Amino acid sequence: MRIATFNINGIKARINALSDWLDESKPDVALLQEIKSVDENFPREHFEDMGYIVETHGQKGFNGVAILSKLPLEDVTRGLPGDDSDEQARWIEATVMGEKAVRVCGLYLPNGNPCPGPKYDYKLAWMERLKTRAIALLDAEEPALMAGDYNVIPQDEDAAHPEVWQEDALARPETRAAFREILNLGFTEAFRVRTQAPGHYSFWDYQAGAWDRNDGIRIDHHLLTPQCADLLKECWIESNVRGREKPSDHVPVWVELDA
DNA sequence: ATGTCGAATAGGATTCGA
Repeated sequence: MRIATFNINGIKARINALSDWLDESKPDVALLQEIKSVDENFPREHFEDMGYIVETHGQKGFNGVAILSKLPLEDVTRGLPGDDSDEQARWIEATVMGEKAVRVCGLYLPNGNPCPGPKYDYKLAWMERLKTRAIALLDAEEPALMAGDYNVIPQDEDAAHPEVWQEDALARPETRAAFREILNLGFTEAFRVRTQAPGHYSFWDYQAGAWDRNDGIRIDHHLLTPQCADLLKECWIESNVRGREKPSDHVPVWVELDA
């Protein structure tokens, strides 16, 4: 089973690039972030015609997550538990029925800038709720994965110019500590256990020629429960996607599971 | 920090979010 997480930065603007990528790279499951669309306007039938089951959790204008899957999905749920007043669409879960069942959670963690401020407070509160959900996933003792745009640069080696990000919501000590707290519950960060070298990124800003200068950051991650980590075969970043026509500012990050 | 992009509103340029 091959699962990719991909922040597409708007389904309307990305429908051609996303379709070409699906045709070429053929994920079994694609976890999408920033669909920037309400559910009714997501081009569901277009992707169903390509052989995918489509589950969305959208909102008007911003955010929004979705799952495209060639394998059957069960028990789809929407929204991160823990705050009924939170109207931002940033979380979707489903159980993928491959050779083995895998619970997948697609997430779009708040950016948090400017920081300090209410947006940063919301980010940290959201990460606290994420931790609670993560504990429940661990307690289930089943293969599960939380993947998406974490908006977290875990360590200095995950940025081309870490000094620029020191005070940014993506890299502040409080952000990194909250991310580590979740990891240290017992999750495996799939890319980092396979590749220790610096210089691997998943996002390059549209501004200032960041892609051409390889001025990137690694903020899209797969966190695996122990039962899922036991199934991990490979993890890689499909960075060449950033150089295509009308690209997203993020690229797909993949795991292959023995499932 | 900012050499950009996407969406909403409004029916073109401006604002927000990233």
